[in-house]
Amino acid sequence: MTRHFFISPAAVRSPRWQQAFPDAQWCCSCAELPRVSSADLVWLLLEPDGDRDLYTCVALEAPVVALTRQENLAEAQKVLAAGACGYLHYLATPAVLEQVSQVVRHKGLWLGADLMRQLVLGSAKRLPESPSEPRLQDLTPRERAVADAVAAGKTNKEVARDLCITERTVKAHLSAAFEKLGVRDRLHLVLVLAGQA
Amino acid sequence: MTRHFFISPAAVRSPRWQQAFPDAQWCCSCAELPRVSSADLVWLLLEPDGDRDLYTCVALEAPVVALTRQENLAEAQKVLAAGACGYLHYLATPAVLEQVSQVVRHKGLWLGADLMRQLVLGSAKRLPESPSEPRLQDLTPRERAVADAVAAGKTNKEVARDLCITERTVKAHLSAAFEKLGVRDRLHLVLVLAGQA
DNA sequence: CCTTATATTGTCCTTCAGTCCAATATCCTT
DNA sequence: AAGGATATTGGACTGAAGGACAATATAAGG
Repeated sequence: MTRHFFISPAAVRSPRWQQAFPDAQWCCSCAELPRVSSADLVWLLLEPDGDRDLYTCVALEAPVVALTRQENLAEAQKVLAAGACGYLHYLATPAVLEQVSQVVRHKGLWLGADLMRQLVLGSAKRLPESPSEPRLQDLTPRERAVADAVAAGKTNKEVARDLCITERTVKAHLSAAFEKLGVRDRLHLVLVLAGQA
Repeated sequence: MTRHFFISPAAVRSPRWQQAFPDAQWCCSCAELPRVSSADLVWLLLEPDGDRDLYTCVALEAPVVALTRQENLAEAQKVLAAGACGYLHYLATPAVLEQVSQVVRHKGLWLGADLMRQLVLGSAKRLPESPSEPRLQDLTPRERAVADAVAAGKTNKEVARDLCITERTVKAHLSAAFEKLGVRDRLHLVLVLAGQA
């Protein structure tokens, strides 16, 4: 039986993870992981400064799937080169998570569909070495989660389903995010987030 | 200027390689390679017992694209994990080779479309050549102009002012663009356009 | 000359997005 | 305990977005 381990700050745990794998275990760092085998599966939320965790995880026997806040080609390249077996958005649906699990357990590689599209269309987004975005750190975990989902093209209703909250709450977080990021609507928010990656 | 180096036995040199890159250089082993930089590109034909060459090549500064005689998921996983930037059939068309070159030189990762499909579906099942491949080329000039403006974060009213047409006309072009690109709203259109850039 | 594609604009309608006015509960820090 | 930040939700409201019907004009091509 495959055991699932999720490594992430408690604030960003998607309810979908538990929906997909009710028996999954959580921890805030890969240092807290018990002894894992190749039959297990480690899900690692990628952090801006989480390279240490990434390389520690891929050194374990268990396959590692990287979860990102925003799918990005360069990041995908990094995690795959590091030895991860999967790379997808951290707000993926339980169905997708389950599918990723199947693929990885069968020695497959998984990339998010959007990233696939970028690859097959031969478009590699250039990375202008953006220095730092101070404003993005001002967002609370929930605001950031909503913003990430919106940046993935979700409607407020869909985001509400994803995060298991009402559409009204989504609007509240979004309005706060707009204010903090200094953007006027969701489209400009997408442009800002796209510039980050 | 990017230099292209092909590593393969002389017997299997595809004429397509030379068609794509007339100035490319050939050698039978990566040991014969001159000093390469990150601006160069190394094309390595995978051999049944050529793992040594693979790992030697990826240790160089230049990006490496693996050419296979038969596309295979496990092999793709191996070469990507080894650090290669691309994996495709060695009889790919010159156009594809050129495209791969572009992608890799822009820090991209390349996998063959069929392999992509396998990864997405998590099985070896093959799709019947998706009939409608949304392309920006299908857009008329005006539709493209409206789409570009929208991708810049403009509202319909602003786009109308920019293009000196009524807001109603903007909507007409946008609806047509949505249909052609297979997207449901302006936000997904932005994501598509951002992927093209 | 006629067909087709493109460009343009119209009205009506429904749904979505975003803001304004709130309120309640939890967690953490002082 | 008190205060502050965060998370959550409600109702009402305005404006934008997008589709469902249209129609007209013009240029290119057979």
